[in-house]
Amino acid sequence: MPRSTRRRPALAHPATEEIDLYDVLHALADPTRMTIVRVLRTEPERACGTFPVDVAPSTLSHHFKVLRESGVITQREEANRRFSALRTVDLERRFPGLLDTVLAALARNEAADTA
Amino acid sequence: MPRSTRRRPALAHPATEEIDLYDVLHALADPTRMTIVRVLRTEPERACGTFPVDVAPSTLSHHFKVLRESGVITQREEANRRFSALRTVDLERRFPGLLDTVLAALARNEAADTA
DNA sequence: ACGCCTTTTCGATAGTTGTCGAACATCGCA
DNA sequence: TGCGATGTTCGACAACTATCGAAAAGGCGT
Repeated sequence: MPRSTRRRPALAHPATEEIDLYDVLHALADPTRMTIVRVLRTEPERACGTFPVDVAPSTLSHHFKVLRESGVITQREEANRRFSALRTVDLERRFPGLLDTVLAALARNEAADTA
Repeated sequence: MPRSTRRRPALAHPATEEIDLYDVLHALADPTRMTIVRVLRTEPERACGTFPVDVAPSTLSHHFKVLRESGVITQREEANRRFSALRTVDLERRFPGLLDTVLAALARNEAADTA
């Protein structure tokens, strides 16, 4: 019998209808977390430690928790890795167009920074 | 000679190109400020003290400052009143669709709260 | 069984934020 | 000139946040 499969406490994820706008806006109002979201936009999922952010592992863990509890990402455990994925479908159903618009705005924001 | 007209220090407003996405998201990630924005969406401008928010005057002043310095609203002085207006045109030019999308999301958010 | 890798949790800390009350500034008006 | 109305500024304060390092938990490979 495989001893893995559901041992650690289940990860908390809000249901789609429970995703709160203020939580989402707050989650996105941070450069480190926004970087995570931007990367996740281009890939279906990715392990936590592989993101191009320059913070301590414990800090990164904190940001993933904020993103997960706000409903922006899902996290799935596999072995000793934790994979994250954007909840694009859920977010689109809950707040249509929000993610796309914010990411487009992010591109504008960064274009201006380097101009 | 009218003794009014530009006596107090000019109010700080970021230029359109200087509006920062993180500042905007942070400004919108607060229910009191979001209420102000929602009301301002339906009227060209409005005096500070006339908003349906239940906080102390000093707190309200603080929120207006956050909204103004983030580039979400403009403030104009007239006599001893201060009128606020949404920077809809500037915001649309800087981050197309952002304000509309967030306000639509707000409607969804509140609809769910009361459901 | 042991060590390594990945990630979380804990404790601490410095900085930010929302809130208030009191005091101050400005203007219009009597 | 003084009063009242409108807002702001100034402390102060409690709550929250981003950050870190150290320690621990869980899984894999040798």
